[in-house]
Amino acid sequence: MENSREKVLRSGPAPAADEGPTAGRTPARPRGRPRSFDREAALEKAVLAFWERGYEATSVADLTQVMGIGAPSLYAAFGDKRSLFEEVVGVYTDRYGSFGARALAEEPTVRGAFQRMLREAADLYTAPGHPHGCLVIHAATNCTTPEVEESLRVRRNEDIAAFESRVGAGIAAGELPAGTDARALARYARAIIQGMSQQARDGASREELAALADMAMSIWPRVRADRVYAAGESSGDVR
Amino acid sequence: MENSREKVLRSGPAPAADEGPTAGRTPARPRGRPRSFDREAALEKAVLAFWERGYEATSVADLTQVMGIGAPSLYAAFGDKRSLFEEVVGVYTDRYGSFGARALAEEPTVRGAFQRMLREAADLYTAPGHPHGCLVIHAATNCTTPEVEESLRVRRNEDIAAFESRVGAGIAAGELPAGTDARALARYARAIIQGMSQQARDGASREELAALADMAMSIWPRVRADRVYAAGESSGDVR
DNA sequence: TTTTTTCTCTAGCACCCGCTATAAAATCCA
DNA sequence: TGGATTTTATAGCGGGTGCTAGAGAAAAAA
Repeated sequence: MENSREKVLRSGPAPAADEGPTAGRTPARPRGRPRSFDREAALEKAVLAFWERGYEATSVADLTQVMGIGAPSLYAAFGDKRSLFEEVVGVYTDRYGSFGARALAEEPTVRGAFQRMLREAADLYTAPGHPHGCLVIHAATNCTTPEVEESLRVRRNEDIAAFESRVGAGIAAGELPAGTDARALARYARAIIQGMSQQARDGASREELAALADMAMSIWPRVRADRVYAAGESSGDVR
Repeated sequence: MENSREKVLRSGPAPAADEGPTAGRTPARPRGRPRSFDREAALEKAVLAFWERGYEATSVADLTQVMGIGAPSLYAAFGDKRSLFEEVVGVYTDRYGSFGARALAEEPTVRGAFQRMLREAADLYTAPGHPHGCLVIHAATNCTTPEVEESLRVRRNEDIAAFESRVGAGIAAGELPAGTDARALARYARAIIQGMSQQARDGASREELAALADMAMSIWPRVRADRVYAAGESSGDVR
């Protein structure tokens, strides 16, 4: 009687399946009454709601309202509130929260990677059309469900580890002095992002966050390689 | 019937009054049955509870348990949950959260002030005996009561303004270059503190936060005056 | 002692929470 | 058409929320 809702929770809208397990001619439309709402559109609404108010403060009644569906439909399509939130975190990460990983992977220099990351954070955290700040940083604070709070905490600490790994690669590549404290530099960059997210929630503008980011980057050691890839940036307002 | 609980909520424990308004010999002990608990001790317990779990996630049942009193006693002594929280924020600020203002007021140089502030933040945010991180930063996030969330937001933005004011004074005193962006530098320092608080909540150690703080201070411009007052500090791990 | 004042305890209010039983509606297959 | 299957809307469950009425208990005042 506990996990009687294991129905695979198929993801696409009903008439859009590609091919069924049986080799019939019909495009394998599901058997019963089709779903009357767009699952992905409803999920996107849930992303915005959780992003805005966090996990606990967003009630199921709030969710059914913004998603435009009834509670039984929500539970049939997404499981309980917690698994909906986990799916929301995945969608958020894919659609909004991956700018950091992309910068780390795509930029050829450590400095360029973090410079781009901070500037894109200033853009995303103050962009119109969605809540300000970062869902991963804020949506599960002060949470009475410890597992939910812990899941985002794990993600945040994984981010710091990824920062440290990239800094270490930069040291190995000779972009940073051999004595550089990769751990501290990773925590430093992460602190800047966390502070930017908080200040975005508190009303800071894109320009204010961009100035903050530039100032934070002025700590970064400059070596020859930076001149090649990052020639056009300003060096901050101090000094 | 709305505000029938305007009883002045006297603060001291019952038998400790100093002198009454009437010039009688007796030490002006209050009339009825004396309170059976120490109001300040109970308030300190409430500080720790709100600090740990935040405003919403701390229920009145939680409060009555850790404070060791019944709900009617709590409401008689502190008003409703929201006014108790406001009093808690005041106690927190006085007892724990004033290290920043003290550093700004007492240190002779801007650089010394922020250096001390960040180092003391690393200590406080990871100290044993109380929750990690900063109550003002975390206790009212994702709050369904907008006034509570707003009250701490105002405090945070006032802190940024105080930072900016101190930086401006440093510029005027010639400690910082005339072209320094005081607003951005204030937001930068505040972001470091917010990031340190978040990472303390996520499990960072005092040493990790101290290394983060030292790295953050390596951005700070050095001028002649710094040598006088802050001669013994390390200059960070990078470069 | 008696009265007055105040606090404490028990119990419970109205409301909101996450979640679901039930039955009607909408589709497919035979 | 007639099941079979799945989703939908209505309604409501048990439990937790902030908060309080009412009665009794402990002190000072008369």
